[in-house]
Amino acid sequence: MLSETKTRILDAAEILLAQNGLSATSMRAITEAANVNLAAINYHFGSKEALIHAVFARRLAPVNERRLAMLDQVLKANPKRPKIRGILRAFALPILETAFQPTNENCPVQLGALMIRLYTEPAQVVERSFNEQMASTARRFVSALHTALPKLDNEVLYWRTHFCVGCLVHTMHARPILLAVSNGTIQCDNAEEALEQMLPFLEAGLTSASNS
Amino acid sequence: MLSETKTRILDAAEILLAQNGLSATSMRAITEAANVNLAAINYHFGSKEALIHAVFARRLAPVNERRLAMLDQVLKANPKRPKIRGILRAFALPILETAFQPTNENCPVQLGALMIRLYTEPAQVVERSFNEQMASTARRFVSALHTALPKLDNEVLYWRTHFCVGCLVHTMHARPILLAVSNGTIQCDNAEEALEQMLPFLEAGLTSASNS
DNA sequence: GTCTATAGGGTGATAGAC
DNA sequence: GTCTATCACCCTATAGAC
Repeated sequence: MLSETKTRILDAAEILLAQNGLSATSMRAITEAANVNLAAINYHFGSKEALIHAVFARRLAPVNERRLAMLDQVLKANPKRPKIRGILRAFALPILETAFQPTNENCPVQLGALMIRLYTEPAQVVERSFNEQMASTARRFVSALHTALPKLDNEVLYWRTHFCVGCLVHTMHARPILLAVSNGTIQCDNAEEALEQMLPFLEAGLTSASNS
Repeated sequence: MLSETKTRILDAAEILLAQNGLSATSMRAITEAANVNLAAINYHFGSKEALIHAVFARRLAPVNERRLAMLDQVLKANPKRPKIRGILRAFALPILETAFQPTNENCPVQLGALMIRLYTEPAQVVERSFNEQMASTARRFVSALHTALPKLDNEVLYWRTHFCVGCLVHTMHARPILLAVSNGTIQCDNAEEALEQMLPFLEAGLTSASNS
C-alpha cells in the first residue's frame, strides 16, 4: 500500500510531467504542487529519474494488463482468424480511456500527453520504462495481427503496425491541433468517439493492397 | 545573407535541440558546439526562445514551399478530382526527405526528431513557429483532400487528416522503435521506402467506409 | 518520516571593454 | 561583432536535526 505522501507526489508529478515535459519539470515544482517537502521525493523514490519511472509504471501496468486481457478474448473467439477490428480495439481502447479521463477535476490533464514522453524525451530516461512496460505488449499484438493477416508480408506488417501506433499516439496527445485545424469543429472529448473514427481508418490501412 | 557565426549557431542548435529537446538543451551547450561565445546567441537572436524559432523557420520554410508547389501540380493535373495519392505525396515527401537527410556528415541527426518538438514541447515556446509555418499549409491540404473526397463528411475528413499527420510524424521520429519492435528487420533509411509503405496505408484509410 | 539548511553546480541574460 | 565577467536565480541531492 502506498503512503499518502507517495501518492500525492505521484499525482502531482504525472500532471506536471505531462504538461511540461520531463526535463522542464523540476522536483521543486512537483513538491510544491503536492504540498510536500523537497526532500520527500528523494526519500520516497531516490531520485528524479526513479520518480519518473514510477509515474509511468503506475499508469502503464494496468493499461497493458487490460489490453492483453481484451486481446485474449478476441483470440479465444476466433483462434484461427481473429478479427482485426477487435485486435485494434484491444490495443487502443484501454489507453485511449486513460487519455480522455482526467486524473482529477482540478486539472483535467490528458494522460496522452504523458504517454507521448515515452516516445519523445531523451532516450535513456524513459528507455527502461518503455522496455519494461511496452515492448512485450507490442510484440503480442504484432503476433496477433500476423495471425489475422497471414498473407501480409512480415515487413509490411511491421510498417503498418507502426503506422497504427502513430495514429494512436497522435490522437492521444495532439487534440489541440485537431481542434485548431478544424476551426473548433471537433471537440473530441471521449475515447469511444475517437475510437469510432480511428478503427475504420486503421483497419482499411492494414488490409490495403501493398501497391496500387 | 547570414553571417557565418549565425549559421554556425543555427547548425549546432538544430542538432542539439533535435537530440535532447528544447528545454534540455542549454545555450551553453549550443555555443560550445558552435565554437562561439555564450553572448553571441543573445547578440544574434535576442534570446533562447528566438533562436529556437529561427531554427524551425529555417528548415520549415523551404519544406512548406516545396509541399505547396507539389500540391499545385497535383491540383493542376486534375482540378476537379485531384489524385489522393498525389496530395499525400506532396504533403509527405518534402518533410520525409529532410528527416532522412543528415544535415552534416559529422552528426547524422534526424530532422524528424526536431520536427516532433513542434508537437510535444510546452506549447507557448513553439506555438508561434507552428502557427506561422504549419497552420496555413495544413489548411491548404485539407481543402485539397476535400475536393478529392467530396462525399466525405467534413468532420470525418478532419479526423482522417489528423491520422495521416500522426502516421507521418511517428514515422519521422520513431525509427528506433520500428527497428526494435521488428527485431532489426527494418532499417528504413530512405524517404522513398517509407513513403512506399505509407501511401497505400493512408489512401486506404482516407477512402474507407465510415462504419463497417 | 518529515523537516531545514546548504552544498555544489548549471541557467539565461546583460553590462562593458576591446 | 566578439569577448570576459558577473548577476540573480534555479537545479538536484544530501546531511543532519527533530
